[in-house]
Amino acid sequence: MPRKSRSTGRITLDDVAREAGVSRITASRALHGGRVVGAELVARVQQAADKLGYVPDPAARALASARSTQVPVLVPLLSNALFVDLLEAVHRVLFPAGFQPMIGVTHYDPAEEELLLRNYLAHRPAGLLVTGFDRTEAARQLIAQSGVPCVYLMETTDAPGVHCVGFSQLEAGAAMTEHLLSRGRRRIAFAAAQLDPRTLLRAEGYRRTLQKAGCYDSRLELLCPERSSIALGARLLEELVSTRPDIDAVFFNNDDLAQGGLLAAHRLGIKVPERIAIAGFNDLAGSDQMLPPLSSVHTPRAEIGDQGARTLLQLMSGQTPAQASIELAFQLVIRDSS
Amino acid sequence: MPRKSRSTGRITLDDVAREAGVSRITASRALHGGRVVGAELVARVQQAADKLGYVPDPAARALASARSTQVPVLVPLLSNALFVDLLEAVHRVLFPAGFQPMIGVTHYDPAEEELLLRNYLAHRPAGLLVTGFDRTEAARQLIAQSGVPCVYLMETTDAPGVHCVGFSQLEAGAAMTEHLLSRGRRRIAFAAAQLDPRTLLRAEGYRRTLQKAGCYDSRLELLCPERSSIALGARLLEELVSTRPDIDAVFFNNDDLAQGGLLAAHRLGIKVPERIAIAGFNDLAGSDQMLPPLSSVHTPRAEIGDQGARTLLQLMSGQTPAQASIELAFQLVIRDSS
DNA sequence: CTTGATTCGGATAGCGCTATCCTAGACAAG
DNA sequence: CTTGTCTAGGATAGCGCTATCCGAATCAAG
Repeated sequence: MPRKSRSTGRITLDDVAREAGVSRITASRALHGGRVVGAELVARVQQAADKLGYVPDPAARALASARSTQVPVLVPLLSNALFVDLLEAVHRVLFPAGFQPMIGVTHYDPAEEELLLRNYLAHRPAGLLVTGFDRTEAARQLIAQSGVPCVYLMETTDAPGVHCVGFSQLEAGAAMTEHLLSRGRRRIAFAAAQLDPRTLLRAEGYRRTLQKAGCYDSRLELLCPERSSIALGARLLEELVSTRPDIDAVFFNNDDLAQGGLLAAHRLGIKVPERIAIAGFNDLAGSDQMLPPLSSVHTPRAEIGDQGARTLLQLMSGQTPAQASIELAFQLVIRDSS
Repeated sequence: MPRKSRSTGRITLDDVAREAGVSRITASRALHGGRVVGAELVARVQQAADKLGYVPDPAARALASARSTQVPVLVPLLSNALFVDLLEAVHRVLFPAGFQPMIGVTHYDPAEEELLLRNYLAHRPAGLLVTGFDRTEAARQLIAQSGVPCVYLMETTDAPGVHCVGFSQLEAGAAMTEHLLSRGRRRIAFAAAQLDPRTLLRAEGYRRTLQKAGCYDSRLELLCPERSSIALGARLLEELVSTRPDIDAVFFNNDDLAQGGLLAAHRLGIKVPERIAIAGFNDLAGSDQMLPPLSSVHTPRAEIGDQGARTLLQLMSGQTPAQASIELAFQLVIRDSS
């Protein structure tokens, strides 16, 4: 039975039900389709809802059904365009499907991620998208115990029951290193910031490739825990040319570093690529405009966001995706800097 | 009376109350302080909550109190570092105060903003942060009728009852133009993309300043509705030097455009600042690393986020902020490109 | 015509909290 | 001692939905 209207101003499902001449629960089912309702009734309820301008209350739905439509998406940073592209793609899939992506920024800090997770999971989210596998044990357990469907982005694993979409960071690092070798470079430096697990995988790809070619020199590896930036890239290049004057290439771990390195080379009068080849990673905006245009690795972040969100949609609707782990292709973009 | 535990696995306020030996409502008040509770009881409830690992259910709170702890923050883009800085500052204020900022991206589209607003307002948010004043009439009414405290960011107005934090876009545009005049430039072009209201205000500042100096030439104004980017800046500079070869300065509306313009000037062999002075806007990352380092206007986006969030905190707690409209200072950052 | 399966609408009972009203006790003023 | 005014706890009643169980109606199979 519809209960007495308490006139809080808000239009409730009871109002719609009364208008359509059905019970509240039938109106609920007609609008959100939990169960089959006769076509004529559906139309009548729909019409009543439109007429009254009914907007369902997400809090009430979450409370009654123990599940909201929110989907936390945890990324390390917004200042790397990489993750902005990822988020845009996620939004384009989830929002039209009726879910609210909630952006959470972890600043590459597992403790901060755990705190965010604790907060977001209290909201009974419908699903969860997180970056990579590097997190606290407590965070891992929070995810597992919550029972919320979760898709891991950027990296892949074969661990059973883990749904992930990413690309091989190691192979991407190796591919660019091989390219530099193929251009005749032998003293290839590697400059990285941030030192998150994905950066370290790329470093490992670089290392193995040079070891195989017999060119590896650990003194050419510059791993710097600071935040990645154009200014840092400039500093790293200056440091490299002053301490290791015989290098003939620098592979920067992210395009902002590489852009800074390129600008520093200009300032120092170092010819690129004649004396030093420069390569970046991620193929960010502006790299094609540099002087000379910057060689880089184009990473499939938009596809990762897209496929990750689609996989999550399947999980949230109770389906089992065809594959648990989706590995996408990166692309070497060779321009004039190498 | 505490009701019978239904063992859904979740630890509820009833469990805490039972553990502490008080009623549910007293536990609620002890934890969230709606009313005064004896110090000893507060401690006992706190302890019980900690022991059981109690996490309040935001959906239930929202339903019962008709107000959640979510605060939608609507920004046009994430690909402009400006808004990322703003969001970081907002987060740093709101999150520790117990509120969840929810990032919404409007893509400079009033219709999209209205849709997001409709969605977010259904969640009974505690407050609202939006960018600028340019929105649909329906969106305006949604905000007004919701009764949710709202602070407007980036621009200011004297309209009564409107709380806003920003800086004078018009004066900022004028200040940089005056700087270029003071350097002896007379054929100063203005190149802008996106053409949102704030861009147009800056254009107006440029226009008025040149008119006052008797140097205004409408053919030097290049307003382009496309999205701002380094590549577009390069194109705009090329277009300017080919169609208006007598220009001696270009004022770009955003630093990404200016960076692109600077790179294009390099490619074309145009000396900066000797033949053409170049200036940007917003002082984004990397501008200080350009060749030559780029003159720009440093905009107080972090302060805007900070003060905007603080103002909202006051409004949400029922206080009236000292001033409805807060105008912050921008800063001319003159480097070698002008 | 019975039986069982299937369909589709409704009544009931909460989800986990807080708003609101109520009451018992303490204490100052009359 | 009465009265009024506080104070700090509790009981009650929902917030607006959906899960769950029920029952009437329909229909194919025996």
